Amino acid sequence: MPELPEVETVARGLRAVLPGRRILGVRLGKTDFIEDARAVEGGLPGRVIEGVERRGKFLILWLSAANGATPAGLLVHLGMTGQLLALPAAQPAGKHTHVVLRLDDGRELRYADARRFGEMALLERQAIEKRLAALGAEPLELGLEAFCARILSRRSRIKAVLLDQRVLRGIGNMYADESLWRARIHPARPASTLGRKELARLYRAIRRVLQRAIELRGSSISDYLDAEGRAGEFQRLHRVYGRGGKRCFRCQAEVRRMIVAGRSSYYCPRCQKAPRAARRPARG
DNA sequence: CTCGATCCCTGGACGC
DNA sequence: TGCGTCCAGGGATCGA
Repeated sequence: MPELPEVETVARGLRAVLPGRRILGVRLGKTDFIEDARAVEGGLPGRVIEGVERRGKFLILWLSAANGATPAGLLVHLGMTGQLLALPAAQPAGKHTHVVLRLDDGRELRYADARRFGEMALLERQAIEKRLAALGAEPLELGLEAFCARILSRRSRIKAVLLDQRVLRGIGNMYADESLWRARIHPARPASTLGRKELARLYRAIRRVLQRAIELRGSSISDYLDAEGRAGEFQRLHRVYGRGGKRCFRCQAEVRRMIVAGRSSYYCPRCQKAPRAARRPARG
């Protein structure tokens, strides 16, 4: 699933080829994930892509003014199975390709998304800023002090806090579990009960996990591919995510799964001690 | 504020 | 081999 490292990898790949390219034409397939498909279809041709930005799990293609229109951005969220590919037009498009932007260098920018949980919208700059205003801090641009303050200000469970894009932007289910395992913190721990040492461990774990995942170009489980259609490699370094019933890499205990914040959460019951309320009541 | 439930959607896993 | 069922999850939304 595309989370911060995957979206960052896509952004870097797009940044290598898109800036300066003019959009010549638009072809649309299914459009139920596009906010205003007519605006995308009519508003993109003639525009020049000036830059590619990532904010949390969102991608923004910044576009020049065109046809008397104001500068704008194409806001894209990959959802769970979205792919944004910049490939030679001659290369066959994959299944579920729903948006194709024909570019002036013989490439096409293609959006494919099997489940169509993604989003796309062509918006003016101000509208994009407004749309993204509620997003929290970039995890890799945040100092330890600010991180602690943000986490401690929440009363929900730490896993829910990590998934909350208003607190930190870009962390999803995979990297939340991986970070918590590395920090040896149970996903159901109330965030406000975390001690100084635990917060510091979590801060470092998140940074390490995200940075290493970016280096390995993301985790390719599910449909994730980068902008050139290549898989990532970080899934090889996953320590708990998706490993229910297998042995903990640190202590050999059996990795468990529980639902926290409505999401599957994998953790080691020995390394990541449960808070009182989440423990099974003692017998007798 | 925070929770859980529900919905969107399709492919893959699994049971028979 | 095929069919039905369940599950995966990011985010919006709604009611408690």
